[in-house]
Amino acid sequence: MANRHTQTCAIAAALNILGDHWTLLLVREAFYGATRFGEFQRNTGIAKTLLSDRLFFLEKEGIFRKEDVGERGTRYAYYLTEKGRALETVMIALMQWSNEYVYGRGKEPVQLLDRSTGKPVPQLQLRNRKGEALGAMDVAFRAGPGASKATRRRLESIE
Amino acid sequence: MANRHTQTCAIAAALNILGDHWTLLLVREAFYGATRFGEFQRNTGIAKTLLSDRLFFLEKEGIFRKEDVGERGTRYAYYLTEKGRALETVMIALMQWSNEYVYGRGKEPVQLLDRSTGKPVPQLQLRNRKGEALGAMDVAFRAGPGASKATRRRLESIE
DNA sequence: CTGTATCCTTAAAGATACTG
DNA sequence: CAGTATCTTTAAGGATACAG
Repeated sequence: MANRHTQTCAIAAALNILGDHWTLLLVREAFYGATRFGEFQRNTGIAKTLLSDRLFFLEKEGIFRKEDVGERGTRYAYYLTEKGRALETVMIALMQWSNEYVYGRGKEPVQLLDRSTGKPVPQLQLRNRKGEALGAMDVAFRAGPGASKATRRRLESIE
Repeated sequence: MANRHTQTCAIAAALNILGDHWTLLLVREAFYGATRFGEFQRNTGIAKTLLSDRLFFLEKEGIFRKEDVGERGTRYAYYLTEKGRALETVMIALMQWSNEYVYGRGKEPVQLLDRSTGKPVPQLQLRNRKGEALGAMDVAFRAGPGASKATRRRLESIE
């Protein structure tokens, strides 16, 4: 990234944390079970300097938690925090979109299965409180308590 | 991005399309209703050269569709395609994560409301075929038909 | 194994000016 | 309004060597 986004916007804020070349791949690895520096490096191909940077940053952001596993503090493990695990919906949404629209049916690199039944996990679906599916046009975006003037103006101009 | 990712991976493939500084902000604008070059520019602050590049690329990728709206092909509108609209779950997942973990309750810049009832949209939730909620550890990642040898090996080593 | 310190190269971001 | 052409700057990515 050249600069950070300065807009008061949930997407922009998320991009400031997750929106670089490698971060989501590191999060993916963590979901796959990686915990060690070397695992992250081998499984993604990221340079060591970058990996060091990213892990430090992501720990600072509260997405990873670093834990000693060696005798003299020479071995470490990185675990997702609750904030990190909460990225599951983001990960799954990206995987499902990519499987369906980039690779296409029958060419998915990774399938998502319900561990207890072995059956595919259905597409993520936005639902209302009654459990009814919501379509793209059923969702309204309204300025929240933390909205800036610009955001408020932007959202009120929608329709 | 310096390079494209070369791994056979749904996340990596998605990042090759969406993973730059601006793209998801442009998609956000489209969901908010923007269709014109100038709207995208003003509402995001992106440079015109970049915007031109991105719109061209995203049209090539089948996420936006460009349509003439002027008399002599001098005015255009950009609409999300089905592939683009399918990014809704990605967008919503990012917004909900950011609202909850970056801004925090009561400080959300944007609220998501069910248009027909005006009530907040519940968190996206992964469910199995019976509609039961799935937790982070209930999902298994298995190599699919399009998996590379490396992916297959990686996934089989998980547990 | 888990990093840090340097250095170098590339390309992404963006300002400015111009066009139909 | 909707771009394109150029040029400059900056920073991100990554190779290499070294260290506890």
